Amino acid sequence: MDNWVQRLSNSGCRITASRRAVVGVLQQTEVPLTPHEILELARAVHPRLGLVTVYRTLNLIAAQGLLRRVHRHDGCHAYLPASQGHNHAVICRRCGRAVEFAGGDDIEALVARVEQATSYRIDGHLLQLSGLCRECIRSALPDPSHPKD
Amino acid sequence: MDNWVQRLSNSGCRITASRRAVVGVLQQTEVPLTPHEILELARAVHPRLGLVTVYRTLNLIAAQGLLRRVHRHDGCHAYLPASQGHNHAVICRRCGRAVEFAGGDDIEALVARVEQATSYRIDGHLLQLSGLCRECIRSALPDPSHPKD
DNA sequence: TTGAATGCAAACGATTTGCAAACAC
DNA sequence: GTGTTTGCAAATCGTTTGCATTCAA
Repeated sequence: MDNWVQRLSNSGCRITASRRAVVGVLQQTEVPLTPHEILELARAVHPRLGLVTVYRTLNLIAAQGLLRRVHRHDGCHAYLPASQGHNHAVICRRCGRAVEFAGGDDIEALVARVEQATSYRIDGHLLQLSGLCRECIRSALPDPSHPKD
Repeated sequence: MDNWVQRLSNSGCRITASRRAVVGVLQQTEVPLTPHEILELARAVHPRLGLVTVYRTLNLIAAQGLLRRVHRHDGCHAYLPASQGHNHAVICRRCGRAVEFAGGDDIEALVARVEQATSYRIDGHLLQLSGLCRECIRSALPDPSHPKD
């Protein structure tokens, strides 16, 4: 539950109300949040919080490898809790909900093909998928089993 | 040669010295360029050029589908000529040289796997590879045929 | 000639830095 | 108590907008 706070503490950080508030918001979200959004949400629990502290806390958490930064459609940077071993995110274009997925053989196949085709040696990639999550597919589509809806 | 200029002209744009300068720089580059870099290079041929016009011309060119925007390691946005049908870029981490490659079956396999695993319907992706180009691999490595170098 | 394009200055949004006050340890 | 952290104000960076001037057609 508080293992993010634990890790911060173990790495020599002081545990302040501001940090608890930011960490609390980020641990729980399913939707990537911008620093401003994190500020608003975290102020519900710690009203004195400032935007600068959000940025600084984001850096701390990121240094622990707990954070994933994603590019939103509106061009903003937003942040998600990074689950260990899952390296990429799919983001719902409608509700924003994000899920992570692991790299697999298909990515290796892609890299091998591109290395072959370009003579580059590839050692990194930026990959992010987008689409509709199951709930948004449901609510966007008329129900096919009731054609007279 | 001047087919970018042609296309701009055909789509109703006036062909000015500023636009020629920006288009000229972009048509030729192998390395993704930031707006500032484009400005500096284009000023060699048209010194009165302003940064604002670079941005506006980038938008014009992008509207013709001639431009690819990439994310550089330093976080900057940079631009490349987009070759038709090639949808993604590999960028050399050392010299910056970029090459495009086409999507293939491996990307479709990846999308299919992630749709299966997450129940999302996927309809878009952000993909960019990085590594070393052939020349940079050569110059970074000691030559293995002369072990006494 | 005339509307489109330019480029400067200024506005803007995201992020970082300087610094005195507040706080965890 | 002491050194870390905070939060404000201000600086910075990339990008966009207002507007009078310049220019392609």
